[in-house]
Amino acid sequence: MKYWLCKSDPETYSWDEFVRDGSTMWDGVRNYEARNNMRHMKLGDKVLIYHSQTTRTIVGLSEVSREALPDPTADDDKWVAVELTAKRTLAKPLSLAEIKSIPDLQNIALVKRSRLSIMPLTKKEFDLIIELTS
DNA sequence: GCCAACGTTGGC
DNA sequence: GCCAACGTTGGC
Repeated sequence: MKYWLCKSDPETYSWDEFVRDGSTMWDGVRNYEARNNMRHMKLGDKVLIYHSQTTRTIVGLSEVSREALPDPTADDDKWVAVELTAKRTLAKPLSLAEIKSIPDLQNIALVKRSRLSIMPLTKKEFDLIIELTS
């Protein structure tokens, strides 16, 4: 099992909308590295959702419910989408400022590669985030 | 709102 | 194939 973190601008698609929808197609990704990460997502992988821009917090936990398929919003077949299913809202959202203050989380792409929208997490990082947000 | 980082495009 | 120009993202 692998672990991931996906960003969403809450003005475009918020965690609340995701919870209301239950499941959603994570589409519209037009970045090669993010796409390659999506291609590696397997059924049941855990995906943390981060709100970029205004709130800048990790807010929810979801799971991969459909593996990569051609992105229906793309006009060629090089882009992919996955389906994610919302699992639960984190009891204590974790802010970017807090993440930056935790030595064991300095290697995640959120800190150094702020423009990457879909990134892998190690099990250790994932477990720590779950612990800190419970 | 500004600006740094960085991915993409296009001229050569 | 290089690199300057440009556009976009996202933190602050």
